[in-house]
Amino acid sequence: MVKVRFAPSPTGHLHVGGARTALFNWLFARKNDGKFVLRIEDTDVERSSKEMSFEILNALNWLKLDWDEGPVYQSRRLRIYQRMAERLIKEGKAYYCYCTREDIEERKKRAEEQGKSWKYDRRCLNLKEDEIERFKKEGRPRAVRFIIPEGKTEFHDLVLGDISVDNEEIEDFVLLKSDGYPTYHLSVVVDDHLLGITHVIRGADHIANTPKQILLYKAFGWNPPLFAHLPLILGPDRKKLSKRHGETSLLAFRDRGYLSLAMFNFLAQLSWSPGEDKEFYEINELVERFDLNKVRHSNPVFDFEKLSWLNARMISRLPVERIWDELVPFLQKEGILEDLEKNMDWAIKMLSIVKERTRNLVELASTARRYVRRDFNYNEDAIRKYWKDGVKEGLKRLKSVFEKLEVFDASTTEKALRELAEELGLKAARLIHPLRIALLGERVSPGIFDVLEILGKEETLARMERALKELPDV
RNA sequence: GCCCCUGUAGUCUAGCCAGGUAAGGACACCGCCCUUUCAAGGCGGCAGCACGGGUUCAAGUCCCGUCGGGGGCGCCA
Repeated sequence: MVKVRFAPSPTGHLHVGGARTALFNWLFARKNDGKFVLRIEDTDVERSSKEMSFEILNALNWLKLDWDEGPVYQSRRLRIYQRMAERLIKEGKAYYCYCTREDIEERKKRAEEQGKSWKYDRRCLNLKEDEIERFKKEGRPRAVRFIIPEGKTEFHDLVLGDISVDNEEIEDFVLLKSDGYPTYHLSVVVDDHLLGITHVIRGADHIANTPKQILLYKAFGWNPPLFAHLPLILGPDRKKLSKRHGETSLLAFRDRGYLSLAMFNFLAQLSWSPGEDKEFYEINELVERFDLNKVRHSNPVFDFEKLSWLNARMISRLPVERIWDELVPFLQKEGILEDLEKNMDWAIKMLSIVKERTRNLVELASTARRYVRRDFNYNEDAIRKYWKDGVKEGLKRLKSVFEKLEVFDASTTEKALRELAEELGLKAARLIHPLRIALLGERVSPGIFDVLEILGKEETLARMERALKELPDV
């Protein structure tokens, strides 16, 4: 059975690159009826934190990536790694290294000054008995290094194809740090093996690590899993996407009003395409179509514009019911959640027309506020443009026409307004624009007659009254 | 510097593995239509196979080189 994992390190927020890796693993697992395991790689005591672990789980939940096993915390499995390292030492496949960072730094510097490329010089592999005894007596801290055998290491990457590296290029890397914690290479190999991981799907920044890990699998006598490396996401300047390109943590996108499904679609379609002329899919449609084989090899640029467009289109097309849960926090922030909950039928009607022209949930909530509360400010730009040429007179007439209407909906108000315009010898627009300002304080809105129907007669008249009172005579 | 990966418009991509009909779609941009505004929508436009060799009747597709881009070279993961 297929079993994959996502193994973030809780040293920072889950950024979009990590999220994309998690997403591809999840898609692959679901597509193949496999298992998706979550493992927290918290073996860097200095930089890992409980809060970040929690936040990463949160972020995955928001994207709707559920896991079947875990979270497995590596910090609780230290003894396992230590035992495995000891085993390699006993078998002569690894050795203790007493070199300090300073020693190595110096030797490395010297080598580089001579124009030689540096690789750990195996000093501690060739230590004499008495030297070892002396170090032991001194209680000198020691790490464990892996002996890289001679030869060539090759593997077939499910995305990139055959990759081959000469072992000459690889140094005797550290397995166990002198503080007893495993390095990434040890823990990742041990855990992937023990958890029965069949496919390792991760970022291309791990390509160079793969041969090291394969060598470790061989040393242990284990079968390596299959590997698939995903192209790295770049910023608009073609550099690896990072904070320099703005806030790139996944949850920051949520907080800026992006729909989880929009983010899901966008990330799924970076480096991969279902191959149809279609921009957005339901999650199950992506699962059905997913194919590691069709993942591109080159690095994609994260296009904020396109994501924003996708988000806007999705908000517009999805029914209010499907975005409601995600919208709630934003409505709360605007202080209008309770008002809306008191009259959900109305809220749904209102949001349905408002959401068609908002790009994100922040905007949707703040625009919605104008429909709920009458205390908005009038947009100065709008006033400058449309509040002129005796608008007040026209609006007063319109108000008294509206007052007489018994049925107050889009079609009756439209008929009434157009008739009045004709009577006054004006273009309907001459009434519509000022009316929009009076009702919402903005120069743009959904169709004005839909707005009238949503607001209703009483509220419409009250807003017209306020505008006539507060806006200048012109 | 060394090693590895990679290259279809400004961007995301289809086509490449199994060579063959004007390189298809989307974002952005421009124009027109619709229209009460702004979006959306419809129609149209701009723009691409990095370059150079080779194989072949035929190359975006296969091979080699150059150049460009990215990643790695930690007792980080």
